[in-house]
Amino acid sequence: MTVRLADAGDHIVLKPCIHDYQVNCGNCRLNSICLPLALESDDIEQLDNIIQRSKPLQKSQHLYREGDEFKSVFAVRSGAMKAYKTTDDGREQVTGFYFPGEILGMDGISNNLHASSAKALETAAVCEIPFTSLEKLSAMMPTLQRHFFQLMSREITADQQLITLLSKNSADERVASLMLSISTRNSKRKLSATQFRLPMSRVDIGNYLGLTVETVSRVFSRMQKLEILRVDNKEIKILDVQGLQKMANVGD
Amino acid sequence: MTVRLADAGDHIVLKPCIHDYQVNCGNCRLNSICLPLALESDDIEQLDNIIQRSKPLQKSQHLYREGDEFKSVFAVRSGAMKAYKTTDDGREQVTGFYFPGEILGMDGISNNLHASSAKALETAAVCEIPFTSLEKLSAMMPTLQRHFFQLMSREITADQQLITLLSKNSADERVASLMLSISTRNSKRKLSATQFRLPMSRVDIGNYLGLTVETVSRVFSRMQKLEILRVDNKEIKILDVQGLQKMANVGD
DNA sequence: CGTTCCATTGAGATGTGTCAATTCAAGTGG
DNA sequence: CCACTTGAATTGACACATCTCAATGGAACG
Repeated sequence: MTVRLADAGDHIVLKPCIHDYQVNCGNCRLNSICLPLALESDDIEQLDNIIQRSKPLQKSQHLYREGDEFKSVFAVRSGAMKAYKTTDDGREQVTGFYFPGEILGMDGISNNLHASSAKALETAAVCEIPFTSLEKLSAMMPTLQRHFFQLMSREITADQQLITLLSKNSADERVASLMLSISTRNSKRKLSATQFRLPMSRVDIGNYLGLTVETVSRVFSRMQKLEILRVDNKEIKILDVQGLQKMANVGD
Repeated sequence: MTVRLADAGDHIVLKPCIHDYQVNCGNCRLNSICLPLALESDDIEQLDNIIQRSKPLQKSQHLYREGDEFKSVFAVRSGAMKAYKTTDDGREQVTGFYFPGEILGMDGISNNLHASSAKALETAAVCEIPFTSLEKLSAMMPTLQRHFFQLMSREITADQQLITLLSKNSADERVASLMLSISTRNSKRKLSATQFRLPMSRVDIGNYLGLTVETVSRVFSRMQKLEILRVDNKEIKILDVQGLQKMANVGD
């Protein structure tokens, strides 16, 4: 088991964070999203014991890379992450954006290798959940096992949603859907559903949605002209939720 | 627990099959794909006890429908299935094809409702694996728990592969990739990697790949003209594997 | 205050969708 | 056995949404 050294200054070793003494799953304000378990406080403590927190990642630092040995899944604590795969001809495909409370890295379980890379879109803190510990704990705690099955299943349905979006929907519909998705996820975290700052670039949005930057930009312009939303660079304000839903053309 | 009645002759009740007395996981020739477990024979027996087999589904019969209560996942024993979602405006999106040895239905775990529908593409037999039993058994058998996590993770990576395909690749590349995928999966089942019969229609292929029927048809014609494969309706013969890989433009 | 990166906007090119006609295969009933 | 029907697949002509290429504008940062 070798220790991985910093790789071109851009792949970090997670070190324990010595500041956040009080942070634990019991008092984390995200635990209703991350691990909405009807856990006995005793159980929470056990879960808490296996979770490792570390100092934050800087923007564009990698949490893991495609092909890395899979050891843990991660929960976003603050900031935002993107997951992406690199195709054989060197292009990227963004497979997901992850906001506080959301879990990433589950695609690595099948081969014990990470199937995608994960990168911080802005300064971000994560909780590392070592998978072997999680497995052992799951075998002992039925609710945790169930919960983790559900998390993975949710990742599957989210991917299928994206598949449908890419396969069937126009550029307008895709961008509108993403805005609605971010809005919904924001409100789950008790943040504004109508006003937020996009942590990702237009390139990332286009890449995720199977569009070019130019098209994304044009869609935003169109939406602005229709007074559906106000765009100021990464700052988004939804002016007409119904109009946005209509544009997305999905009941989601 | 109500018994579901046949629904317009097209939704069946799975009844125990009284013919295949000898069929069990231990002697199933697919068990290297379906459940490649280093299980003690005792363990296999336990698993076998929870699995229910039933009489085959006829072509176009549903195994489950989007919104149905989720109770089980299913392993294809023979034939082929497709999974699909219906969008809000009534269109279909095929999310996957499933061949013998492959597992479907895992997207229902997150909400206890099936997130997609599953339909037989041809006469097909399945093994039903009740999920609560599977959960209990998993908690007792670490290898089974691990295996099921891996199965779900594999479903995630497969979906991500499709996302990339839809987002980045041309019609030629998409169809070529699908042909290669089927070829690979066939050879895992010790069937011919170069000659097979497609169980799905052109419509299904197009739908799955985000293309119209006409485009799929044109791609097949093009491939035939380039002598990459020979197409006779649903009968496919791959003449030039390398050419096909080159056309797919993926190292998969 | 330049440099660099990111975002916007325009004009033209192109791959795939749309519409329509034709062929082919499979099944049905006289 | 032959019409007849029905659904699937193929092929062609044209339209259009999005991509590509190129220029410009604006924000962030040293």
